[in-house]
Amino acid sequence: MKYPFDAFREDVIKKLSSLGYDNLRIEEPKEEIADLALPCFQLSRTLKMPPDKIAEEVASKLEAGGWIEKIEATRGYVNFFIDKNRLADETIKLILSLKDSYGKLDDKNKKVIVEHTSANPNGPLHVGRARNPIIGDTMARILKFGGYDVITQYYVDDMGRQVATLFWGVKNLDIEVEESKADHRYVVFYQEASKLMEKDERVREEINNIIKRCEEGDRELLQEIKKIYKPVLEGIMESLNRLHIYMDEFVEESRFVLDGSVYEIIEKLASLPYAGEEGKAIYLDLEEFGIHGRNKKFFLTRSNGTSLYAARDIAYHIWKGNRADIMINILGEDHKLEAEQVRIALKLLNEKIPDVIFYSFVSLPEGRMSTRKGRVVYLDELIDEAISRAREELVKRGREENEKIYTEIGIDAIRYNIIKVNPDKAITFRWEDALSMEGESAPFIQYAHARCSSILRKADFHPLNHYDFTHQSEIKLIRTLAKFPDYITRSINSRNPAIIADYAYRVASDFNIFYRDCKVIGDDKEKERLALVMATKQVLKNVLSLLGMEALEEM
RNA sequence: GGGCCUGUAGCCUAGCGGAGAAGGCGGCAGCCUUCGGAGCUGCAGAUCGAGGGUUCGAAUCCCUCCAGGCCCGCCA
Repeated sequence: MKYPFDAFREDVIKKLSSLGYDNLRIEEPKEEIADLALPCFQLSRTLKMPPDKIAEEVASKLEAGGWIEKIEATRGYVNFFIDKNRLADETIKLILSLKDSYGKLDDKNKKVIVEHTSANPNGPLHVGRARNPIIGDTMARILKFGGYDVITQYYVDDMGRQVATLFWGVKNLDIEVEESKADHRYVVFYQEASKLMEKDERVREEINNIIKRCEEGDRELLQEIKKIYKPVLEGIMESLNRLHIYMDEFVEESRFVLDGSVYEIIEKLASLPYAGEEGKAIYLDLEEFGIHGRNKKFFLTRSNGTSLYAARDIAYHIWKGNRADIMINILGEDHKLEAEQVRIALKLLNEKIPDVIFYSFVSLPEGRMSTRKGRVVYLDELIDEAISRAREELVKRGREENEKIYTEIGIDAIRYNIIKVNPDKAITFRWEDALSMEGESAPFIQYAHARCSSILRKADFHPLNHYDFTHQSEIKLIRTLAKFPDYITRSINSRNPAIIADYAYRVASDFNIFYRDCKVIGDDKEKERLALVMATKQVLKNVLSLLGMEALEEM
């Protein structure tokens, strides 16, 4: 699919090429300035001419044409302007004909596995971890839209200390818990068992023994453990489903022990010159790969011969890499070192390397979230609170108390408020931010969509052969609608879903300005404007679906 | 001791080599005889953490320092 701005960019490149200027960096300035621009400062040295002279000369040699309406030289830049009439006409037609597919990019014929969440199934998700599934799910949606074949995966750590502790707790402790949701009920056993383990040597040994048996590949025990963690995992997924997050596949860590692949990989790594042994434990010395200090030793096995988590992670990535062209992992920043170690190991084995989106933590004003210290806000609490807050807002506005609507508004507010911040930025959780429903927020965007729907309900839309727009608020809106595919590309290339959240806001904001300036129903330009409203509604719907949010007809 | 990330107005954020640093919240002043006011307009508010450097050009790149987060276990 070639979109108007793509065609325009090609025309600009072609023009410059006709003068012998190839491979120059063309930039996209602020839209009030121009649509594309060529800065001439670097050419200044080779051509031995002042930049403004170069710009003037280039501009004078080029003629408008094709998608280019006008070429101007300004202060050392050659500015290119797109043919606005054609842009408006073609963009509107394109949106109205492509509908839900508008903005999609060509099929890449590449398979992507997005691994996200992968939380230990020992209790409910708290909001400190909620960033992970929201980033992962949104990125997966964007990649699909961008033409990739995407599968989402949850890597289930079914043989680590946390699950073993949970298992021990459930088997040995007798605790009455009223909670009906399994993740919330079982976490109490986990917490109790953790406490006991700290002060009771025997408990610790029993748990260690469970871990050891798992690592040795005790299928029966693993099955028993699965019976315990499964309901917890289902509880986690139930919470995620509330946020419109679904998972395609669950991959159990134990499979890489059971099928022996971890040990094959360890053997291969152990034969490398970087390998070493301490007792019987095998490690790689990563000094040469830029990892210094006391953590340069990357251990793959324990001295009892069993594999370590990171070794299994390597096996998992090799397995994944055989099933995908691109791997994208969503990980908390605390996993940076481990991810780097795994990356080096994969490289040494000549295997595919994953891209990782790291996110910073969500903490509370009092400090980092901790289930143990009771300093947590669970995702379910946040969701419940958001929904009840959305209901209040509806009541406040004298609207109908429709459960489907306020549930949707509450949920989407959470998703939006989390996704709009770049992943590498730490977030301090504050209820008023997490539940924000005005300004840069989900309801702002949904409201624009509901407004479009409301207008369209009141009038009959008939398509035209040609669309003509003149008001600057119309043009600004259309330009924003036309840039949708560019934002998809940017978001995918930079692996940053926050870019799409920002785009959604811009569309809604530009629509509000258009709405203020341009009367639709009853105006001379009603037919054109109805088409523009229709197109805006479509783009809002498409972008909302990328964010996992619902396009509401009313709210 | 070693390393990664972040620092932009009272608060939250965008921009990450190019053209008066862009939004939101909060504050102040306005906008309902127009299609939904979860909206819109205007005003005030920024030595882009500090100091050096590279460059025709630095919030953006490099170095040093300061502050905050995160990691450095034969845990996961």
